[in-house]
Formats: sequence, C-alpha cells, structure tokens
Amino acid sequence: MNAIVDRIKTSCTVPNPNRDYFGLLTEEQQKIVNENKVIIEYKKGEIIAKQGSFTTHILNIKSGLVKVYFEDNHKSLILRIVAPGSLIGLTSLPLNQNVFQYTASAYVETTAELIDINIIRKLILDNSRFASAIIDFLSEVSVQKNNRFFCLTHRQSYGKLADILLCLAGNIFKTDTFDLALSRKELAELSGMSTESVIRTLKGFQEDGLISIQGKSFKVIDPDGLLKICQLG
Amino acid sequence: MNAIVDRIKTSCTVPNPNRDYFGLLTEEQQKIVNENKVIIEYKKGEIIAKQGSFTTHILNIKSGLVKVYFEDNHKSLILRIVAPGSLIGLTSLPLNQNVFQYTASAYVETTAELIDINIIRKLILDNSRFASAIIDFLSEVSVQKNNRFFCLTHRQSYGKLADILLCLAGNIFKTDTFDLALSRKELAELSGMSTESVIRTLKGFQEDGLISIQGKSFKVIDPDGLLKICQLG
DNA sequence: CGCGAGCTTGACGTTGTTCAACTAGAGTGG
DNA sequence: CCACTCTAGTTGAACAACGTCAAGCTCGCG
Repeated sequence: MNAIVDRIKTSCTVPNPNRDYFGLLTEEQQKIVNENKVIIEYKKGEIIAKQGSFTTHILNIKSGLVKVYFEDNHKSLILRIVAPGSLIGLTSLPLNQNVFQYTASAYVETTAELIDINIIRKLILDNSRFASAIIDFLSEVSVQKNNRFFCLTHRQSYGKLADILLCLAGNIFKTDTFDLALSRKELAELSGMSTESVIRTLKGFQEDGLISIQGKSFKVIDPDGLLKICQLG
Repeated sequence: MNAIVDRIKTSCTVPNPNRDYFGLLTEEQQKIVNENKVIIEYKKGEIIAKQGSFTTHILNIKSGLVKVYFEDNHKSLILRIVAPGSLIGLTSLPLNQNVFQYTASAYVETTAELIDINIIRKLILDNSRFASAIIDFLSEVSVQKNNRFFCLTHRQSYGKLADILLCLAGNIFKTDTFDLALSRKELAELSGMSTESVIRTLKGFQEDGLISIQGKSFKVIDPDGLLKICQLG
C-alpha cells in the first residue's frame, strides 16, 4: 500500500513523522515552551482556529484529525488534512500577516498544544536549527499543497476521488480497510465535487471492483487500479 | 487600481517589494554570497529550472518575468508568476527534497542571480534574522498560493479571468493599460481554461465595456466591474 | 413507531472543452 | 513584389462532464 502511495503525488497532506521540532530546542528553551503552552481538547466539528482572527498561538496537533480550509464568499476549499505531529498557524509568523489565513476545525475528537506565537518567533531567532526545521516544514507543506492543487485542477472526478481514497488509506489510516470518519459531503468538499458526484463515482469504483463499501466502512481492493485512474486523469 | 487589487485576494503572486533578504546579512556574509553567485541572462521561453533536477542553486530574480509551474502527465499548472525581488528554489532547502519541485521558465528576457544552495543553508543556520526573513517569504508565498488555489477551483471562467486581469494590471504591470507579454494560450494556462474559452470570455468583457483590447494591448476600463465578477464567482 | 439526517437515484441544464475550419499578420524565398 | 507558409487568434457546432434539483430511501434513535 505505501509503495503505491509513494508513487503518486497525493493530494492529502501528511506530516513527516520523523520530525520533532521541539526536540531541537535546548533544555532551557523547552522549559520556556512548556511553561507557556496549554493543551486543549476539541470535540468533533469544533473550530480550532478561525480565519481572520488574530493568531496568538501556534497549534501543535497531538491527536485526532483536523481539516484546514480557506473560506471566501460562502464557499470553502480544504487546503490540507492535518494529522498528529503537524503544526498549524505558521503562515501567521510574518508580523504583517498576523491573523489566521485559514480556518481549522476538528474532524474527530482532537487534542492540540497551543504555544504562544511570540515564543515561537523568539525561538526562531534564538535557535537556528529550530528555524531551519520550520523552514523545512513550510517547504514540505508547500510541495504537498502543490500536488493537491494540481490534482484538484487537472483531474476529473474519477481521478480526484481515486487520489483521495489512496491518500486516506495510505497516509491517514495506513491500512486498506478503514472506517471513514468523514461523511459523503465531507468527501465531496475534500475532492472539490458535489456530494452526488462523489456517490456516483464511488459506486463506479465499486462496480469496477476497485473498492468495496459498506456504509462508512471502506476497503481498497485494487490500489494499482486506483493509481492508474489517478494517472490517467 | 491598487485599492481595487488590495480588496481581492488575487491569484497572481507578487513579491513583497520592501524585503531585501540579503541586506540582513553581515558584511562578511554578503561577501561570501557575492563570491559564490553568478548572474545569468535568460531569453524568452528559456527554462530557468527544471522540475526533478537537483537544486544546486537558489535563484534570485533581478529583472524580467518568470512562470513557475508544476508538470505531470503532460499537463502543467502554473503555481505562481515571479516578478523581480522574489526567490525560486526555496522548497528544495530540506535535504530530503533537494530537487526542483517545479519548472521555472522565462516569459520575457530575464536576469537572475544564482546562489549556491549550501551557502543559503549555512546562512540560515548562521543568521537568524535571515532565517526569519526566509520563513516570512515562504509564508507569504503560501498564502498567495492558497488564494490562487481557491480562485482556480471555486470560480468559473468569468471569475477566474477577471481575477487574472486585475492581478496583471494591479500587481505585475501596475497600470490599467498594458501590452501583454503573454499569448492567449499562456493566459489560458494561467487561468486553467482552454484558449478558446479565454478568447470568448475576453470578448464578453469587452462587449460589457469592462475592458478594451487591441491585439496584445489591454486596457482595464471598469476595475470595479471586474472585481464584482471575481466576487460573484 | 415515527422522525430526521445522511445517503442515493434519476432527470435535466449549464459550463466549458474539443474539434474543425477560417482569418490575419509576420517572416521567407523566388 | 508577390505567393507561400507558419503561427496566433478567432468562430461555430457538437459533445461530455458535472452540478443542481427534486424525490425517494435507510437507518439510528427517541
């Protein structure tokens, strides 16, 4: 499964699990962070950060699953799915851009550390290895977003949805059988399609023997087939 | 004109003109950069960086106009338009991501400084204010890309093209009358439409008295009208 | 048992792409 | 100076992909 996922430039974002940003800090610095952070639990559906509001804290997702989306004119676009180990709010680090540039909400019950953004700003200036890790993080997110961007603009419904399914299986749930925490409507949002089209496309995949669905329970039967659909468009 | 442009989250990328990344370096560090850079001139259409090839240098665009695009399966997606003052190649800073993540080519005659990427990596570790400026740059590019992403996925042809026109007038050429260096085909690529649709949509704008066109010469007559079209979709 | 949210299906309309033909202008060689 | 050709731009018609709308279904829960 992972071999498949590695071959596509998939559209869902997933953090690099090997990266421990705060482990790069000195003991002293870690102490400062620990003294200036709080841990918050969010229930399913709750807003974690609201686009346009002042970014006073950076969020470090510890457990759960979060959607980060851009809102405008009553429409929304999911920018990335955030799994534990990833940070939210870094685009507010520039002082001239100090409000959340997107909204984040919890797909499922989620816990997050909130760390004062000014502490983060100071750590960037005080610890260059930490700064470098943040640069790496931003670069990786950027590249993953490019892939998602490409997928949503240059593929049609079958390709988009095949991509999302492979990504959910390979990157988020890391197994070919999973109970989807998302509704059809959320799947539609994620792939930039209408709910009805998602349903019809899923049905098509099922008829072609690529996946099997039982309500919210998904099973990827033919990942290579899905991959082929991704690549064709 | 700029008041209009500021009100929309436009899809074309433009660098923050007030930022001089290398001015943050010490004299010593600037000397190292100057000793390890070359200036290259590119002719119209030439490839400046090719997706997939090793990133040995970061590009600092000094003059001209560059398109940065993502290629896959014989399709391409323009990620951003790069004007002088902006950097290209920063997404290759992470060591596990050390190839160009996109292709860059010159729209018009362009000059660029090429600076060894390892020097940049070292400067990030040695000079935290430089590192912080790079973080700010990546954040700004990220936000602009989100806007472009939203525009291309959630607007239809009229909205997309109106956005591009306002952006070209307001951000790139900075005047409401300009000779477009781009062909209709390039305009189509930029807005994610077919060439024919671009032509038809431009014609529509002209009939509605929003713009006037004489071959490659464009004039924005009613920026508020274009803005309204952007916002409606 | 009945209600309601989420899911599913069918019919229909719109948007925008594709294909093919045609035009205009710029450059080239006889 | 005139064909010739090549490219970019333009137009029309046919078609396909999707979204929208409206109606019906299902399943969990009070």
